Amino acid sequence: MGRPRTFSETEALDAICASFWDQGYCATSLDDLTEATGLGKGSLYAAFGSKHDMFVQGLRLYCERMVAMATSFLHAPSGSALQRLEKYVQHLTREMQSPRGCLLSKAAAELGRQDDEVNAIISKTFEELGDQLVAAVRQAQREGDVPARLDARRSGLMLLAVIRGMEAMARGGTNGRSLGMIAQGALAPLRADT
Amino acid sequence: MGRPRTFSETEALDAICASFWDQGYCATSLDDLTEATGLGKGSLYAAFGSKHDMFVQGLRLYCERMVAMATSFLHAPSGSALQRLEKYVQHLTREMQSPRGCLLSKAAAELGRQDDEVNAIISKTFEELGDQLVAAVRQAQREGDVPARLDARRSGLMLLAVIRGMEAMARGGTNGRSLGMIAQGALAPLRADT
DNA sequence: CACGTTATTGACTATATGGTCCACTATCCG
DNA sequence: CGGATAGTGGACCATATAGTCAATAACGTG
Repeated sequence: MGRPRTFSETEALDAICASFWDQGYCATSLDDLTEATGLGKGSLYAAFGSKHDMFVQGLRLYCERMVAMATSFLHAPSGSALQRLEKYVQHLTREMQSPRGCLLSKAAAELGRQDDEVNAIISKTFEELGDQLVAAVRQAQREGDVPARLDARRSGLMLLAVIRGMEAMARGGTNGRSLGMIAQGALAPLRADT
Repeated sequence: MGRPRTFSETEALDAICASFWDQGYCATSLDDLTEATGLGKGSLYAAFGSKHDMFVQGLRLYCERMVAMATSFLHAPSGSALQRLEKYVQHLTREMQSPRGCLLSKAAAELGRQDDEVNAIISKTFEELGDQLVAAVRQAQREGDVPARLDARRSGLMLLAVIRGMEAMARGGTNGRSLGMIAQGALAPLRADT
């Protein structure tokens, strides 16, 4: 009943997400968002609520995709768990060198600790990513590729920290070679001896 | 000649830096800065230039202190190089759990890649911190506490990545225990076997 | 003391901002 | 077809913003 939407909500959210991703929360104005989506302010507000709501929904979408990407790599049908882990880290290393960086990190830096809603999303995403990495390490241990004496939780969380740290360094201008070296340094203890 | 300053430039810059640190660049208004410093807009502009200039100068101050802190830990007169490294990591782990987080990370997230001036500061700081860590690992190798087969550069850069990653995770709500675990995971390969 | 010089202050400006509102429009259903 | 319902877009609003400026105040010097 009534007039139907003339736009796809997900497409609009994509555009919103991209704007925040490029410029950050505060630096993105409503006019930027109307331009990016091609919608009027009224439509935006009717569909998504306030600017803050738009950000939260965009961030949520982004984080869901991020976690889904981790799953798709770490649960891929081919290769050993260790190989999948390596592929995943390689992929992230490549991706984080794009000028956009990672919206999750940017959101955490700009609004973390100050905004409960944003904080909840970030915290949940970190947890999910961490869990997946820990599970991958554990699986690789079962497959005998990673020494059993390593604490899987410790190794998995450390991998997450290295990945997030590489992202931060990439945004600071650290070159691809150094990033690759760091990735190797993080994976080396897993492959090592025995 | 002429009327002298009624305020200390460094003190004012400290207050400016603290404001940006708490709220980020964009979210800090000039009124926030006048309130934080107790100065009028005219005085601020006369002393520091534009809002952007104030940020750059505040960030520069912050980064210099950050590097100086690294030096003071890593070149402390007592203990072995490895012990100093451990103390330094411990200290950072504690510090990053404060609600403020780290201005360097925040600046990198909010303005990195978009702002040449800011980028230069960030990039230089990362480089200096990395160099210090690499040198510390190397020294620990010379002292026989870290296996010589490890690539010092790789290990040092990885330490930097872990530290930056822990900071990002701390801002996302990761608890102190997990952070400690990560720190241990990063240091373990250094202490290890032989 | 008086002058030149510099610092300080806050009123002022032009603009940009997030958000609201409403006239208008397109669709569905009876 | 016609009314009820929901979507659209842009004019509009109050406010906040970065930045300017001129009047005033405090110093050193001759």
